Amino acid sequence: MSNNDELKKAGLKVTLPRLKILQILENSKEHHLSAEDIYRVLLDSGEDIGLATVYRVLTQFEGAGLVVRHYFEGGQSVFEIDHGEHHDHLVCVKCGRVEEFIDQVIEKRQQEIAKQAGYSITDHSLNIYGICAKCRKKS
Amino acid sequence: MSNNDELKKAGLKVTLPRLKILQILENSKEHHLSAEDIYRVLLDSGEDIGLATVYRVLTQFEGAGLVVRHYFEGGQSVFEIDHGEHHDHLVCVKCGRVEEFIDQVIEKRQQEIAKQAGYSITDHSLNIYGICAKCRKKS
DNA sequence: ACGTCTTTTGCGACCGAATATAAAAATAAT
DNA sequence: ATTATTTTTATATTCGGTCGCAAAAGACGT
Repeated sequence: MSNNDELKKAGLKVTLPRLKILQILENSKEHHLSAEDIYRVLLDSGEDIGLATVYRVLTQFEGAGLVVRHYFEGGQSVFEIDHGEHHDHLVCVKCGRVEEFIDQVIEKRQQEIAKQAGYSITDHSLNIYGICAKCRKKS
Repeated sequence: MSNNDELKKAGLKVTLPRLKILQILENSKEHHLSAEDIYRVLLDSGEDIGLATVYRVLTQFEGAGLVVRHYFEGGQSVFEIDHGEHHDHLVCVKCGRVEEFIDQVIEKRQQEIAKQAGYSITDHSLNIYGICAKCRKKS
């Protein structure tokens, strides 16, 4: 499916900023980008798109389920394409590298814990912060 | 141990703002307070302490291990007295209520996952967001 | 208790992330 | 193509949090 159709299906009009941003999210080597990251890429590639637009579009994408937003420690939110499967994150506090993982044991325990406490889950986030192998070697 | 000694042990001079803030954190019914929450309590009880001081003190407390800081979704950080035992959180997205829990199975899995990925853990946070029983009944 | 020296405070200015607003531009419907 | 509607832009503003600095408070030797 083309990005064009992707947007239409999500009930969003096809506009240049939206296409560009979707494209960046899809093609970026790094899967987790902040709004400012995306903004910089746009500027670098000659597009003249405002930061406010980037934020607005990302929020729309989030609402439409195209994108997932993560609130990591220390400042900005980070966005990634929603491929459907939920996952958790390992974040390197030195270099900012992000790795994804999923663990069925943990997922199941979370369900049980919420149920037991009488909560109906809307969301959950597990982030492990640490120093990755590469960064540890350097220092 | 008195709050007075608590501060000294942490290597912090005993000053009125620090004592007051520690006291608020200890006596508050709600265990998780934002800097602004604390600031408001101070103002309400007639103390004339600046917001910047509250932030500074909380950051010092965090450094001294007296207090733990949590970055929940949607805005402000939240602080609570560090009783030594790490725990995770259940957060009600409707009323803001926070409950603590700890699950050894999950803790252990996290260690294993980080190890396997070559990370040395500095921190980790698991937050389950949902709607608590009370809020669900209301709506 | 006194003056001295160091630390801490309070205040306002400032910063980065994110949002609101109003005018201009692009898109869709006819 | 023309019009109506949505979207983008640019700018100002909010919000959480930090910084710099002069003034105040605490610690300490005498």
